[in-house]
Amino acid sequence: MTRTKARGYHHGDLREALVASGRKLLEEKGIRGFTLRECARRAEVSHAAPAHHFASMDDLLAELVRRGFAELTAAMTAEVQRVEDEPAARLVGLGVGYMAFAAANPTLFQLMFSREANRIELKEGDEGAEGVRRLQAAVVDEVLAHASGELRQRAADFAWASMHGFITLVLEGEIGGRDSSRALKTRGLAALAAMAETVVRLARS
Amino acid sequence: MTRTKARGYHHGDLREALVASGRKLLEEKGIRGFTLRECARRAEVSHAAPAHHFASMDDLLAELVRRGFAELTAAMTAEVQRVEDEPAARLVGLGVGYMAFAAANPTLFQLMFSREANRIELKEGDEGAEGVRRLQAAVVDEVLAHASGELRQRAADFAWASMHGFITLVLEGEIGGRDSSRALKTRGLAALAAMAETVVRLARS
DNA sequence: GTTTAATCTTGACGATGGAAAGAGGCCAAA
DNA sequence: TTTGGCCTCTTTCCATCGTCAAGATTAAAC
Repeated sequence: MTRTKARGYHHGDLREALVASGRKLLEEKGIRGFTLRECARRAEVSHAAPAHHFASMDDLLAELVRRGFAELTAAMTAEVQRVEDEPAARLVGLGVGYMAFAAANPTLFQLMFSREANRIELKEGDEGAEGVRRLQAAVVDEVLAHASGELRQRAADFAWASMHGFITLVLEGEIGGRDSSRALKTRGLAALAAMAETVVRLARS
Repeated sequence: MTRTKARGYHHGDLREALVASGRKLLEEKGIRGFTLRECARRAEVSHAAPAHHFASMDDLLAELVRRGFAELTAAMTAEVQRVEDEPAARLVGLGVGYMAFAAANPTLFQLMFSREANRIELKEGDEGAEGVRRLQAAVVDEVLAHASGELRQRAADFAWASMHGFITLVLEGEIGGRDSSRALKTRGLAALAAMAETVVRLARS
């Protein structure tokens, strides 16, 4: 951000610049419109320069996905920590953080959850969505502390599935049409409330 | 399928051949590995031949998506009609048909629900997921016949979201890991049961 | 049977991802 | 401070891609 021009032969921090321009490009042009050469162009560097920082285009995409998961986990954590109320409300907060990230980074979010269809393989040691899963399981367990492992798994499955499905359908315009704005928030909160109630109900069965 | 070789200058039914090879290719190579030239190659036709049947590669992809939605609707309808039981069971059946199609056509399914991220625009008059929505709303209304419009919408949102989210996470390996086979069916049915129960409970509130 | 229109092929263009080889500059060891 | 090595970046090249234009071939219409 600070450096503007008058750089020498070396860029200085090309790796970060590529990540930044790549992320913007992804949202601008979509998954299939993403181009390594355009990333290089925006970083004001020759088209072959990225090769010294990323083995391939898919390698850069994998890095974007990796950082996306880290951010998503952070967003959920922040939102949960703001809620000191009962566990059910914390479950809703979890979903709010999840949906807020997805709404702010729609294309990246879709890429993060269509790695199979896009043949994007994470690097060894990359946790992927594991952080999300752990955080979610922890909050679900606040409600189902003394339940069986199977029940807790079912509740976690269900909680993740319903919030993931809702925001996905919203991003596609299947829920709420084109205006994914205010009218949507009420429907989203209603869906999260129904999800939380269901988890609570599972705890009582 | 019937014609094997010895075709003349004209193919006979290139449009259908491209749809067929395209669909296979999509599952084989993934969304970003999809190539118009490879489709043509598999149909044993020159690389420029598809242009006479599809204006562009995206046009062919849009056609695959269109047919996917038609098939998905048909699969759901067939599964629902097999269930004559109570509405809640029919709701589960709906989800079974949905998930069965997605499991059998994972890449196409992901493409159908990431059109925004992949910049795939349907043609004018193409209903997209409208058939799915209508069918789903009808079955949900069997449970919520005498409820308010807003409540029925919330229930429909929630039902679709939870079954869509579950199968999506399964296809990505986030639920059930690599073996999306038997152990998964029990978890999938559990999720669908929880969804149906929630809808029924909404009817009583 | 002739004309017309649709279908398919060939060839070309610009853009892409990637590989190879060389130029430029940083930095540590002398 | 000089020098040698290594990392970074550029240039050039290649195969492949989607798309376009022009011509060849055949089916269909008249």
